[in-house]
Amino acid sequence: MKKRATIKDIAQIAKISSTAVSMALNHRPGVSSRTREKVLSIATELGYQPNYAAKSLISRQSNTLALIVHNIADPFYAELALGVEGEAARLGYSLLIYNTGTSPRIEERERDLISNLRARGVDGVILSTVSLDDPNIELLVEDRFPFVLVNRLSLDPKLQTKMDFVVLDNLSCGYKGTEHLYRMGHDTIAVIAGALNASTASLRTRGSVQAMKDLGMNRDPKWVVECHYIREEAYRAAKRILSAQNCPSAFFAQDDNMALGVREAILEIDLRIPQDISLLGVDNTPVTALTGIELTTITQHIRQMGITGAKTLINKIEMNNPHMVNQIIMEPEIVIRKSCGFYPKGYVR
Amino acid sequence: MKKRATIKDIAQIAKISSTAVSMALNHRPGVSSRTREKVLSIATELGYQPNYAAKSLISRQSNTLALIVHNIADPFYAELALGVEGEAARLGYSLLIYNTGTSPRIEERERDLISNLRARGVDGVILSTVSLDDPNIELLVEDRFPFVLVNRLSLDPKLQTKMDFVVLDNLSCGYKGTEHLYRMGHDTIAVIAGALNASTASLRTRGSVQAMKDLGMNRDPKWVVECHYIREEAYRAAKRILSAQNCPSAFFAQDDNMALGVREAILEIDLRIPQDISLLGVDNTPVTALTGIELTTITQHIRQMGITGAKTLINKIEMNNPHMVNQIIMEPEIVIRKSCGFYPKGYVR
DNA sequence: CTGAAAGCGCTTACAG
DNA sequence: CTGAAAGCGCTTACAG
Repeated sequence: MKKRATIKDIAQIAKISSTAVSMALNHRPGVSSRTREKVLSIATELGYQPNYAAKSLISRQSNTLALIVHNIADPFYAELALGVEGEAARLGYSLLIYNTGTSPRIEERERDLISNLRARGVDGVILSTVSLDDPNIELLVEDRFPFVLVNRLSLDPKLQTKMDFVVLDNLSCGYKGTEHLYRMGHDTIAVIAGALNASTASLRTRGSVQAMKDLGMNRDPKWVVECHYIREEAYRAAKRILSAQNCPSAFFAQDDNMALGVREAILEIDLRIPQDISLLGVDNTPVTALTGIELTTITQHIRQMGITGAKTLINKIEMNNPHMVNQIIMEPEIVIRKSCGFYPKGYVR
Repeated sequence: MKKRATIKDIAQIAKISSTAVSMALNHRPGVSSRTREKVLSIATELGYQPNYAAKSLISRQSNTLALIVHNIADPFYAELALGVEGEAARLGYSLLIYNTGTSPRIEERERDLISNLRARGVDGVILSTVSLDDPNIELLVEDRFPFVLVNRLSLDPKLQTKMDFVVLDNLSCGYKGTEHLYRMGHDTIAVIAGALNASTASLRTRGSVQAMKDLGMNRDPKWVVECHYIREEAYRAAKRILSAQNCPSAFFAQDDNMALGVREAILEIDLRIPQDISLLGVDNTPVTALTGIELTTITQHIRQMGITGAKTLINKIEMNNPHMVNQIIMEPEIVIRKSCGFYPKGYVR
């Protein structure tokens, strides 16, 4: 690779000190406009680019952020990453992506990734995969390493006031979804839950249960099954449920991906959606809008979550004020399509 | 943020020189096992992490790669990124993601991103969005900056022997797809082309035209329309085509995303797939497998392309042999589902 | 306005 | 085996 010009090269050509060159390049006052111009013209001629490592070494910052996701190929995380990257770029930061994958020891994997990215001198990290009692968070707050939780949060009581986060109101999400199904005429519904060690699934489930109680719906623990946000698991769970006695008339899947698994199970035994079985998802991923899918779902403004997360993190990094915490909770909205019945004029009850 | 221990701190505690500490930490020979152990134990006690910027400054490498995509939320690019990130991580590299977006001045945007990432001291870049005569590539080869083209390539003749790439055999993709449609009984087909300034679309189109010629199919320039890989454009083009006289009986969309746009147009006027109109896509994105979609499509092993791209790039970086070029061409395969008719026992003709 | 010196945290010849 | 010195490319007080 061609080797790059340094400040010294410029100094030599301009016959001045490298101090002067540095100051000119950084538009500091205290340089005559004559030398400044000379420096600048030599710099562009040489295609001078400051050495990033050297600058980082001095400034103690890298202007790079990291984002940890389960799987960047998952539409939810991809959309999140798009938001984060865009906002980061706008504010002068680059974005490193890390996938935890679906290893069983996810927390260890996460720990290794965090330690890797910290070793790399990243300025801050956005975590979207933490578990309810994630041990890695405590370390970050102890060390005052800038981070923000997006999507999932920790419920560790002693950390409550020390984490920045931007999440959906998942309790409300579970409640509203269940209520919607109730008003469409369903009295017993199956909840296809995500990973219950994630705040998203845990809270959505709690919201559902609360709504069932409030509305006097039938409740039976066997109709809520943990499927870890994995489509295949949701498919199998749905098959099982559909073949049971008195099976529920509606499924509330805690994300669209699992809803698609449930959908396959329903269609496979020639049941119709929504005439025979209703189906509700969460996320409003693009696929749900397709003709023939038309899944009713609960919106998260995923990209906006990414943007807000990035903004919050950068703010935290640059303010360097450890005593200020941003906790942002976004409101879920139902997008009514056809999978729960379609009554444009209102609800059934 | 808590400040981190340095080599000096360790030296002070161990009462030895920082040279010795450095050598011990790096497992260099020429250090007594006694001091080595002392150093190592102090290091772990202090949670010592070497300063990355300082190391980079000396080693002149950052162990980070960059990937430029149009939009990380597009399933194709997301899958590609997954492959790249995984392989990069396996080989000790981190991955920076850059989105060009869909700005009209894409080449300028790309140029800015490249210059940004080079300034950041990235070790190499994977480009997946280059145009046929992309001016940015020449700069990279001139400067011997490590890069590999994935998905799209340049057709600039004087660069042909100087670029590493991993791409689909797009000519064959266009040819095979068209041939498949012909054998399913179609004599005139519409080609919903991607951006014709991309090698993918250009070559697929050329392949299609060649097949039409070879097979004696009807040809009419008005049935090939450039839709820039944008679903909405494909939708509009399909609407227009479907309302024309003697409209083709099949659509060959050059990616699944556009195929989905065509699908909406077809279904909207109550035509059936494949009974009335056949539809063929490219990419085999997950959505195409869903019941009710079941799109016949041409597979790219996208993740594998990402993996191979990363491997090739890292190889190039570490071998530092500018005279060796890797050009990898992957074979397309048709995945037969239901959108072109479904004849498990063979073709119509 | 300009430059010599020190330093960021590390590594690498080079003496001892 | 161990350490003092120089240096990676830059910036930041500090003198002049």
